[in-house]
Amino acid sequence: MPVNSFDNFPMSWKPDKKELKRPFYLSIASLLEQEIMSGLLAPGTKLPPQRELADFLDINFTTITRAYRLCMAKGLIYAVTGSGTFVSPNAARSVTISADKISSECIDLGFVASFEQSNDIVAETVKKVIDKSYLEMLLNYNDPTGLPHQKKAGLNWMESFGIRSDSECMAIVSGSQNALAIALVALFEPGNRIATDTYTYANFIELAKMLHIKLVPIPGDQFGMLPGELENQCCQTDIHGIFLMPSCGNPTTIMISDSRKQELATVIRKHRLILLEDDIHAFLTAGIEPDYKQPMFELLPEQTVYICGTSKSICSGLRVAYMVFGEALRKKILQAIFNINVKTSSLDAEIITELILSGKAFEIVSRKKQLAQSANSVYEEFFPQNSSGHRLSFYRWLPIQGHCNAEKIVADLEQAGIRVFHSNRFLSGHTASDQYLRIALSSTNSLKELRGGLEILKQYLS
Amino acid sequence: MPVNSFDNFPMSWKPDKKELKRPFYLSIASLLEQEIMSGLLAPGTKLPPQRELADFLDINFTTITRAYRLCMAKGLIYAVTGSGTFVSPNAARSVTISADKISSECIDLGFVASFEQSNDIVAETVKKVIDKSYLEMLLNYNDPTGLPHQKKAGLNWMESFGIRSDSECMAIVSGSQNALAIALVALFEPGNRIATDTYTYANFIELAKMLHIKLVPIPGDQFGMLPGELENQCCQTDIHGIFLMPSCGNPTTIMISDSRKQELATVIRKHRLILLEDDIHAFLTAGIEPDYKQPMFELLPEQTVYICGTSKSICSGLRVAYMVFGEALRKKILQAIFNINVKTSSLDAEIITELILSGKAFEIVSRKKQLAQSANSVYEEFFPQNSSGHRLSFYRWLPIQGHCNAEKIVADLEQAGIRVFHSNRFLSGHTASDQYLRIALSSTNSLKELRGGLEILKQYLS
DNA sequence: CGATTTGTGTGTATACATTTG
DNA sequence: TCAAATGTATACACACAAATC
Repeated sequence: MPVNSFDNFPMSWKPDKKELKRPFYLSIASLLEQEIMSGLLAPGTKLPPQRELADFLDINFTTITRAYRLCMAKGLIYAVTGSGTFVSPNAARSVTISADKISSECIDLGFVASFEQSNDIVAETVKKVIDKSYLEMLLNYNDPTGLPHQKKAGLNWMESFGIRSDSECMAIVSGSQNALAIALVALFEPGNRIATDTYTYANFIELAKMLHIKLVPIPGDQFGMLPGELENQCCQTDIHGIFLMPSCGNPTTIMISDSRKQELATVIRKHRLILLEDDIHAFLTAGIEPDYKQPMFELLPEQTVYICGTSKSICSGLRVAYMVFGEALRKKILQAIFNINVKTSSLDAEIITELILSGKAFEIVSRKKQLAQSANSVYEEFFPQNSSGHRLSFYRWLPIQGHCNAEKIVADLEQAGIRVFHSNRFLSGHTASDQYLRIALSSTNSLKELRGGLEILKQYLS
Repeated sequence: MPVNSFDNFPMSWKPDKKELKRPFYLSIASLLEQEIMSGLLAPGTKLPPQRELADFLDINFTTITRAYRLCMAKGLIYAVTGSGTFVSPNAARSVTISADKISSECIDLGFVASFEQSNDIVAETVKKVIDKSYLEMLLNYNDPTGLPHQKKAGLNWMESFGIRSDSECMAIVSGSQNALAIALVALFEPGNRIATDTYTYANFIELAKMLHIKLVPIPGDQFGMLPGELENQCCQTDIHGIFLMPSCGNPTTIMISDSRKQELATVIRKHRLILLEDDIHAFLTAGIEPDYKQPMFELLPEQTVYICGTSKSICSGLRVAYMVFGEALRKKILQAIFNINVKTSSLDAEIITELILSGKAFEIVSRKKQLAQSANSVYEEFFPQNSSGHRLSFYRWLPIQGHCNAEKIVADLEQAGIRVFHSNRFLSGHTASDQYLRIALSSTNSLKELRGGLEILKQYLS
């Protein structure tokens, strides 16, 4: 993080006193916004302390607090008590990851797709579904949270991951991301705080930012988030929720150990946090990893929203995820589902249902696991030292050293023909000591292409 | 609206001084919340003025302002400068309308479905789509805003309503409601204000409430919202956007006249409002109503989000809507789409596309129009006096008199065997002088059932 | 129509918490 | 370990705006 070298020198930003109109705080905020958006104030720049700027402008310092707060709400700046106020690293740009606009020239090791090679099985099943006698029943407004047999199939599917619930406390929604959006809108207010891993799912970061929900990064180790650190933060500030991907963290590939789950659950219970458990990788972990016992939902059923998307495990194009939640959260979540989606396509849900009931879903999962295994083996040919982390993950987390500028690394690699994402993109806070790259293994059309991409990467890093 | 009769008497709410802990404003807010949620303070009750309560508690009155503001943000109370602060009519309950949980004993004249009788045509087309050679292309993460040919078909569809745009400035999303959620999250901040008709789409009211966006009701006449009133409100407070359904307002069935559109556009342009144009009823109006010229998007292409859902016109179960927007809004909207949906099911979009390209969509529309015409004729047999309003609307707006209690009317009618919605449910503000019922004509399985429902209604009202 | 009531917006004073050195 | 630097939270004073009578 670039630190302003004029620390005790003339202030890094001196707004023109003449430009200052009443109300002061609005005027100051918009001057600052212009300055940042135009690039005159670079990311990482330390802004003048509130009292200093106030002295300079000859107003009360809490008026500056207010101006800064406005810019903070827009994500332009961030503040650390004791240290100062800084321009955000991502002030001008956004870090959302989507499959849109990938230059076809590039090998994509950035966006994590889902080994789409198994979609022929899905295509077959689609044909079966449309031959059903009740096809027309799938085309109306009814059953906004899913048809009863679809919900039952979903519960059935999740039972193999250790989930026990009933149709009343679950809903079918349009994908994991959609489920997260629903949960955030339903259960949190602007200004609320949610604890996350230091490195977390980039789209969750963006979603929270859009909804003005603050993320509080909590340090972790190889077994996941540290309960002590979570406890500390909960005591220090008012934290309302926590976001975890216990089966395989994105981007770190960390699986939370069972004993760690227990410890975290204790803290979460004590502070009555709402747990958002994104278990999109359950299919790679439950029944496979020896230490796996159960999802955290089973430890905290009353205060958890369990989200089980089928995009990675079954089919990415059919937008289906299951949400399971405690009775106490039910009303608000259903409300939010009606307000954001009205309903999820019954046709998509029916295809997923048929895949599950016919056993084809397991076939797909097993094929994807094989593909993942092969891809991971290839990866390990190139980067053998990186032994920790999930063995079947669709992506890997590669520590890099010596290269200081994140933007440059990514741009260089794109020039060289591969797309990857730098760890900065996954930072929920502002501290970045180490550097990593997230390497997607599931988006190339063949192992050969993957090999080609990794070759380029290895060459660049050496 | 019930007015507290103790106006100049002991205050309607006297919090216990001993219960007051620091921080005062939080303590006061939570006491008030408990009181309201437990029903001890009834909806409509006037709360003590800020100064009076402050005197009583012996603290500064702006601390009361803050406590009240917190409850206001939660929708528990509302305030009118000069008049006082009141408990919200809907403090405890929500007004979202969905197809969930309709007692099968009841004839549904509440939820507006879409004459689902035409879904056999859709079912046929589904079969055609799955025989396509490129079915597998519909099952992956690609093209999150729609495949190029799907977007082209959408533009083609909207051209008949008068929309001219290009693929870059449009996106396929998961239904109109989803489009509204995306637009609100993308383009507005918590605390922003949006102008709406006095009576407006109930789910939009809820959505705005959930996102802490304030609605400002603007009076209208038979030709739509009054430009002068809009102008007034814009000058008085800081308004950021406006929500309109020009082709056929929900619930009022008002079609905004072309000259009114021009006048409103002038005000909207002057104050740089973002226009959210929900044109779900375009298919009932464009090319049919003699006065119809064009959507408002064409008058204000740079500052409008045009939303064209296919749920009412083509098929309700396939969750597809088109969003068209100005270049300036593009980046933020795409961002929000990725964050809320990732993508919309390409399969659903493909079916809608095929329906449009094959001409079946027009067939469906024409069938739905016939059904709407028949249903409206039946309605007019029962309620002939109600001549104004859209001739083909899927619902009607029935003025009622003499019956004072909204909850009772609705409960009575449910008892009698029909579900309807009272105008209070559609109030964007708090003023309710007249009373209406919205009567859905499109949700019964037959005209006979509709007739049965209207019979019950007429009997009750006479 | 002008005084009064009542809510809103803006700037300020003060106590406090966290980080850094 | 403590003091200085720095941001945060809370309460207050005052000018203003809108509605009411």
